[in-house]
Amino acid sequence: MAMATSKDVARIAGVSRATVSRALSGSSRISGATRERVTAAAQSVGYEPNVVAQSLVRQRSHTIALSIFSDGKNPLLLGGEPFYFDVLESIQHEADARGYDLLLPSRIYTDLPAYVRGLTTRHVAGALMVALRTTDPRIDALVSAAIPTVFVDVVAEGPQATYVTSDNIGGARQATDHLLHLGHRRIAAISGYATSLAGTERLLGYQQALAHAGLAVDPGLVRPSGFGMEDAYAATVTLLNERRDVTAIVAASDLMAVGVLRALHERGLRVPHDVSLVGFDDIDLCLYVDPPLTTIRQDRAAMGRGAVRCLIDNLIGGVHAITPVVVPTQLVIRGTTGPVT
Amino acid sequence: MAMATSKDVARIAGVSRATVSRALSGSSRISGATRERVTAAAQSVGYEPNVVAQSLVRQRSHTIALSIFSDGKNPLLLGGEPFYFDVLESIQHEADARGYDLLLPSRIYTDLPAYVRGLTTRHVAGALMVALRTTDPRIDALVSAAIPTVFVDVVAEGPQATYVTSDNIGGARQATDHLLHLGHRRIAAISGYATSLAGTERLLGYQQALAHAGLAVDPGLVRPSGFGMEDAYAATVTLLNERRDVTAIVAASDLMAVGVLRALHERGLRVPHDVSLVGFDDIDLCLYVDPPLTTIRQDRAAMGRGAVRCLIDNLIGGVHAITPVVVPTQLVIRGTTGPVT
DNA sequence: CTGAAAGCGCTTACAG
DNA sequence: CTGAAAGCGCTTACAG
Repeated sequence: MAMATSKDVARIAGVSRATVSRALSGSSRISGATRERVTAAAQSVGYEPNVVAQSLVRQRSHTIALSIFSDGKNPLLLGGEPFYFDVLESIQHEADARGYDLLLPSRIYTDLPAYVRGLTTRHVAGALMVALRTTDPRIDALVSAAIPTVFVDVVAEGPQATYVTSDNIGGARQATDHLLHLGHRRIAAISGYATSLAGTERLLGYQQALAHAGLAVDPGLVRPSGFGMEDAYAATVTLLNERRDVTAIVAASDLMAVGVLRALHERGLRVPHDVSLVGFDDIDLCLYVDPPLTTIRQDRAAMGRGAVRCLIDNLIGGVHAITPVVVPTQLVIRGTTGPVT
Repeated sequence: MAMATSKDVARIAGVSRATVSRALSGSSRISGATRERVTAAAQSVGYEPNVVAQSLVRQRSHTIALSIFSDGKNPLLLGGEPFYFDVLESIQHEADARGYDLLLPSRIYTDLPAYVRGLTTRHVAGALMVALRTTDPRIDALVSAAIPTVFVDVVAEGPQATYVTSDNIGGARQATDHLLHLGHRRIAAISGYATSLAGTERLLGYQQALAHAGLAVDPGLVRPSGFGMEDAYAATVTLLNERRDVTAIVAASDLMAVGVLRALHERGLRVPHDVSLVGFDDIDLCLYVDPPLTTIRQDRAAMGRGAVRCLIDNLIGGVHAITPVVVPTQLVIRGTTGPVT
């Protein structure tokens, strides 16, 4: 009943344990006949190398630590939507396909040295970090530690660390270009705060698109706001009080777009007839508002997949010149955008 | 830079490695002075026992394998709601608090013997299994394997295996009792199919409540249906065509209740004035329908917590007479129930 | 191509 | 209470 060990296999195949190891790990030079004999013996007793022992002797495992940093309840939902959950699912799927276990280490929320030691002592091959907060002491700890790390949606780089993110700039440009093509010229931006990466980058994309179209940015049309639905609602109310000439709005997120939509409706403005609107993220909620929201889709599956591949192939694989993974976005045209009238 | 080992600590403290191990693991009898000396030495070099080595020698780790079985995309959402995600979050939180790592093993979706061997070779202390399907060969494999296992929402028991589930019967009884107290007598049940545990148990609770109130179950008021929104919609349409005397309906899930609600609205029936309605689960959607849905709340956090505690304290802890964990439900009264008129 | 030996870092009977 | 020794199951230079 006890698990078969390499000793058992060696005995059956009539070879040494060293040979068993070589035959099964594949690489080393070994005679075809011996390999077959060992393989058959292994199969006959259902032998599978002890992962823990391998880990100890190799000083490294086929395990990736997954850390999720955030406060608040249900940190992985973005505006009530399981946004990061999709990313995680993709991470799990890709790790599985590559033969890597995923480890959610416990007791890592104490002191920093212990955090890093905890990862080291577990012999993880690398770490994946999904952080909803952009500042966390563990981010720096991980960057300076000699552990291959990929951050998701956190801009952090080091000799063994890089990150994956959506192409926020390109996405915002797609949104703005779409409106420009529809003939809009006075396009307002309900932008996130400049302190967040997404906020900054998306505003930048908006500005770039206008500049590329030969338009100056009208400061009165740029409205920073929090990322909440209510924040965007309030910002839109103010905007509409001050400016009646707006024909289109880009919001920094779908959730914010829902707030914008409500402000427009309350004002009696029809969407998209009077005002066009574009969101960002493509969360499920887009389908449930009326009209369904035109938005910029973040490819969550590609983010998760990209994070794992970058970690395994580049960082763990020892590739030089590691660059961040920037995942392209996609314009999804639904009901909130139309030609200027 | 290399991690300090017990050898380093032993040298600094002037003792043997055996003593270091004893001093740090706490339990063994050791002199206070030695313990202090060892602790200080350990602290000075930032020593932390190598988890992998411990795992190898103890033939067991502080790790719980977490398996999630399902097909379909986003298996952990229940009707578009991150139902199981909440459960997982609670599992993670509790495991962390207890000092257990969580492991999502890779390559476990192949053959059964390899699946079990994979867990054994990783020296996991136990396994937690969230299965959205009630039949899966791995369920049986895990039950018969000598690995402590707790299933979530799957009724499976063995010498080292048990499960956690909501009190479906009690919950359905709460729902029905609530309507009875409001004076309803002709209460219909849009029940899930009898092939699912939730469907069966919830129907049973409904029947028990009626029986307890001295009422016979009217077969014409019991409508089995699929668990989808559309299924429940269709079943309700049929029900209303055949029976005009219904004053209240219990649905086997919130998602189904939304379908019921639509059928009622289309029929021109006002809720709760003409017909009262109770759901089951308490997913977020309850708040977004009009009127907000009265329902039976499943305590997702308690389910996750209960699963981890049962696994660690009972199964791993070697307690005899393991019993399933049945988590109480709670009636949440919102806008869809009122007195019979 | 193959084996004997050492070692990964720890714990645990066994003596004392 | 403490240490020397053996061993968890594997891999990997080192010889041959």
